[in-house]
Amino acid sequence: MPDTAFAPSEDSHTENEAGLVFQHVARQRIKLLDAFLAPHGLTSAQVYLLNALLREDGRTQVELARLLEIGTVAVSGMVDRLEAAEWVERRPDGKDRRTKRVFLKASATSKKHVLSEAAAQVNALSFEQLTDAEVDQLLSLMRRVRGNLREALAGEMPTLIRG
Amino acid sequence: MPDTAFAPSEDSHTENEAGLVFQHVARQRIKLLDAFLAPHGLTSAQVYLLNALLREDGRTQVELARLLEIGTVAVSGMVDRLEAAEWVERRPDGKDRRTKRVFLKASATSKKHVLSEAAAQVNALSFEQLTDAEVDQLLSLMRRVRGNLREALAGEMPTLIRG
DNA sequence: GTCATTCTGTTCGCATCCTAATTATATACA
DNA sequence: TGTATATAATTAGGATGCGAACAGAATGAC
Repeated sequence: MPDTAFAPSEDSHTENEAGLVFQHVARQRIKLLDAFLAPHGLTSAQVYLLNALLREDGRTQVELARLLEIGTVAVSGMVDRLEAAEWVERRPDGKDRRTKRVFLKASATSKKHVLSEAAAQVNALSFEQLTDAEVDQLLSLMRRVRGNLREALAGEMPTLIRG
Repeated sequence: MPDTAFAPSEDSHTENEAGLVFQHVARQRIKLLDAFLAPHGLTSAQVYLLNALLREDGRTQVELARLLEIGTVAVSGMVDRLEAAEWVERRPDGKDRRTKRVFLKASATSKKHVLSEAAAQVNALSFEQLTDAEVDQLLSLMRRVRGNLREALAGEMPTLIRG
């Protein structure tokens, strides 16, 4: 028990509330982003994937999974839908016949401005009345928490399996 | 454009990265909590609902939806599964024949300690190497962001529909 | 070269969220 | 009273995530 701040206190509601706020922020950001993107026939999850390709096209599905921190199964399904909607296409890798590389089609590339605009608007709404310093602080702390969770999932999961 | 910190800069990756960190933290917390709860035959989402009932039993499904910030449809499905697994039961409300109140069964009440323990462990892992002051600051900023998003979803959605 | 292992992508089944539409009931108002 | 509106819960269908189990291909030990 290394931390005393979250040992069960008189109010066991505290631990629960802390968890809910992370859920709520993530889900409400998705909801808002989806609302901005719906007129363009896109969803927030699809845009995260497209943005990864806009930074560098022709990634493998494993690379996409690592960048988006989701499993390859989820990537497979999303690329299926994106391919059906003609936003991207799969092409075989010349060297490795297992891997398929995902490339943007012109319809997606032409939407680049729409995508960053929608993300910027969601950020602006999220961070209203927060100073730049507070936003920096929030993102910095969130990155540290993400790092902790990565470690926990890489290191503690085996303990759970073993124990 | 009230905020200059997230106006499209030279690096349009910035807006995207900010969004991803909220997604990742929320999803990894779910994953970790699910790992702790799996031996007990429960999921993280179910535990959020059970915790709401542990604080006050016999809530209506609309009340649960408001507390968890999800739709009544999602509550309906979750209560279906929780009821099938004998964790809770629906009982009619005496005064209003539309509403059904959800009550914990003994099997769930007896797990109270397990639930808060799992939440406390996820928090401890999430906030490792953060000072108490930093955790307070993070949660405070997250609550402000949640408030902003609530307003945005209540106020800006109509604009999207109208526009 | 051969065999065991690892890696990439997929299919399957499930849980959790959503929107839209439906049913049944309650409430407000003319 | 009677009708319009609002509310509680559900069904239907889709998107996004998961783990388990699989096939095909590459890689490493020998």
